[in-house]
Amino acid sequence: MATVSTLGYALLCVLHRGPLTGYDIVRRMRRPIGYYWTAQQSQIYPELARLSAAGLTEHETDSGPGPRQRKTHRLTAAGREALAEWLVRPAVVRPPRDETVLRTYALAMADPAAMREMYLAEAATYERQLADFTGQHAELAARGADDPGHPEFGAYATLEFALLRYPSRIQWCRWLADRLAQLASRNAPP
Amino acid sequence: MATVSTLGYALLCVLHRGPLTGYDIVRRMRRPIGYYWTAQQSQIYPELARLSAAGLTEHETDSGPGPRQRKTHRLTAAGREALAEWLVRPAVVRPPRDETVLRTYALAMADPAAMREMYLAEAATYERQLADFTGQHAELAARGADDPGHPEFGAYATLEFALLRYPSRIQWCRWLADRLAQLASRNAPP
DNA sequence: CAACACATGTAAAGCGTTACATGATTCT
DNA sequence: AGAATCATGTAACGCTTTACATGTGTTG
Repeated sequence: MATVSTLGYALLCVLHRGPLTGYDIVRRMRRPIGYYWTAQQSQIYPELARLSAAGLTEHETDSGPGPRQRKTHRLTAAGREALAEWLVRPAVVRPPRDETVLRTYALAMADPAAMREMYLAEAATYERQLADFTGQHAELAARGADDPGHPEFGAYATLEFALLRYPSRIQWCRWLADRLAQLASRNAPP
Repeated sequence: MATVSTLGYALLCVLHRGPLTGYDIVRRMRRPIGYYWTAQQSQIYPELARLSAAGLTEHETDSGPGPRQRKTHRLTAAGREALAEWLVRPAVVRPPRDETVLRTYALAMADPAAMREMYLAEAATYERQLADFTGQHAELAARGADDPGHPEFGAYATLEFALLRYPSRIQWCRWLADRLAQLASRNAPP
């Protein structure tokens, strides 16, 4: 049996609520899944073919618009089983890659005032995203997705995570901006 | 002028406090830099050659142990300049990849009791790491690195970030474990 | 004398991004 | 008539991981 990549499991996750076309999946990989896993269209189509070959998904074809046939993909029983088994396996921890924190390590080499602006700009960006998350979270809660038995509880729980994570990131950016202001005023007193 | 990859800048960051051999850099890419950026040895040696070709680093060679000569790398003036310029550029936001949050999206397909164990195991792992970070953070603070003017303030600030981020992750894992316990008891009442 | 730390490199394969390619239907 | 949306794929390139390859000096 062919081993399934994490991307493959990501597609099984996207399909867990019901059948979708490849094009639908490309869009669903944005919100909220795109907040913690992304894939380009050019990765998705070949992976769907691999899942199908492994018997984890199947598809109906019908003649949609355009030069090729439209395919509607759905999980097979084997696909649901593989997904259920993967979900409870201990997660493989991947090395995190965070450019901003990397920069912070060498912050002593930067101009304090310019570096301060960088952190403030980032805080503003995260603030805007947080507002978006808050809205989505409230929408799901209004639909009853805050109940663990609700089919959308999973999506709700991922947003709950974002609502915990983003404020601490913003707080950290502002803390650093404060420290850098302190440093700048110390180096160039009035 | 050749463009420098993020890996290249990561190596410039590692070298910002002083000269190191490739082997030293491999080790420094673990703690604390490895918490937000990693690279394998097989990536590091070719990248050092590229940086050297671009004039951003230079090296002295001496005959160390083993079949090849040991090289001690250091930043050039151009390297320091390139690093300083990069540090204040707005960071390229990379798509985050978090397997655990991805799994959470499809949590409805999993066995609640087994899924609960997965979250508790993860919380325990993060708890252990947090204890390690707390120790390193305290050590740096004792050396005065909590002052923005201290040369190790950058390393201190990255640990400060971990100390904000990890508790919220642990809290979220425990919250999910609680919800899943609720669900399991509801589906199988006494 | 065996294991480990020091030290530098190459090769192959997989993963991910950007760009290319095609064409029908629907909306403005 | 032109733009946007629906729809599926391929090609080329770059980044990352895993594995291979070599050999000395130090410590138990």
